Amino acid sequence: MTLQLTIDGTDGAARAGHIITARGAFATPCFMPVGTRGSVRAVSTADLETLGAEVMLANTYHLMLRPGADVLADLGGIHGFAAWPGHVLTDSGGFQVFSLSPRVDDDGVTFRSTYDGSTHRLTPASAVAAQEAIGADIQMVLDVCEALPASPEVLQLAVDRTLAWAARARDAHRREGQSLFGIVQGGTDPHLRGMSARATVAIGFDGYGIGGLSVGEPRPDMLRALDAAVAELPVDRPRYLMGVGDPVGLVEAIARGVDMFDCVLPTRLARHGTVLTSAGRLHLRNAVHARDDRPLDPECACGVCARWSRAYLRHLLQVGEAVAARLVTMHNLHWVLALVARARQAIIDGRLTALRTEVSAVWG
RNA sequence: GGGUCGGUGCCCGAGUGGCCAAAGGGAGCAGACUGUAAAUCUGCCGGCACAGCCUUCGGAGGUUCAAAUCCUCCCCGGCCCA
Repeated sequence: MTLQLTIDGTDGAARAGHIITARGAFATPCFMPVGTRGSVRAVSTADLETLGAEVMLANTYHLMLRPGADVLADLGGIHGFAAWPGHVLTDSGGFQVFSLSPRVDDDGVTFRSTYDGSTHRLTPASAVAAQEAIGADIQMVLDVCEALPASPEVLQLAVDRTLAWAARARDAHRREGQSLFGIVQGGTDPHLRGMSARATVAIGFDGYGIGGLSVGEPRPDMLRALDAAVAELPVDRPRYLMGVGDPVGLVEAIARGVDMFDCVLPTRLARHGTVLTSAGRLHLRNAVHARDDRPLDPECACGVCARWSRAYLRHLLQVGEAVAARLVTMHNLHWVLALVARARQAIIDGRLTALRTEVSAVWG
């Protein structure tokens, strides 16, 4: 195993710890901002460092098309290329199975490039090879992620293919210093989730992703499926709930023993003018903020809140200034990272229940 | 002074007898967004006692069953000629 999980404290099923890789260590639970194409939209890797993010997500599908995995390999991998000293986790392209509806067969996926329409093939082995070339610290197995609701047959097929592909990815994985995570599928069916988790663990990975959730299902269904999956996962391996990043989802999943998260929500909301605050969502474009001299969130310690007013940031947003996206993105990322950091501390202090109550009161 | 083209809802702009409260875009207003085809998408956007009625297409008259659309005069703007 090229990756270790150390536990610093627990509170119920929740755990706070560190993940140690060949690159170094990062604290968990953690939120990983999504830098699909090698950068989190609207902010630089320097900004990300300022924010204290320890892991950046990147996307295999997008990077293999532009600029090409081989380009990254030649230029020092994603770390050298993006001048990013932190960790990088790459998604395999499995989410694009969900979002781009490509042709899927038993051996892999055939995509049309969203950039120029050309045809590209991704298999479990080629996804591993691409992620090795990209230089990810943590790779994800190519999986089949279906939109919910889906029929039992569709979900079963997704689980079966994901498992078969996981085994092939495991065999293809060679490089030292790069970890590989399997992915649990199974929709909202607890039995299927449990079965998928057991079989994935049987193959054996450095950590386990839980995918195919937060794709349209009600939260109780998601949490039930999550419970069923986590119950089958080894305690000494990281658990990564893929694609969840709303405050309630984060805290509830952390309470159930999840260690890692990624989500485009905070950054996308920021670009669209929705601000995360201690009082809930704030629609910065709304006219009521036009003369509001207060910071985005009076309780926030970020550099944006320390300096600029709602009125000013709203104005920049309304007239389409590019910095508006950057500043609001930085605030939202800071806010989510701070929430997860609070959860981590709450676990160590044994006060996670109070935090869950607080978050659900504002966001539930 | 003569000629000519034009003046449309907050702005730009289509429409040139009825299907026009008037296309489309912008702005404005509200909402959505969860391993990023998202600086995107959706809804509202003259007024009201709202399946109807009222006011509106530079102004005033007129033709017509019916006018933003046709006619007359006037006002204003662009261009050309003096």
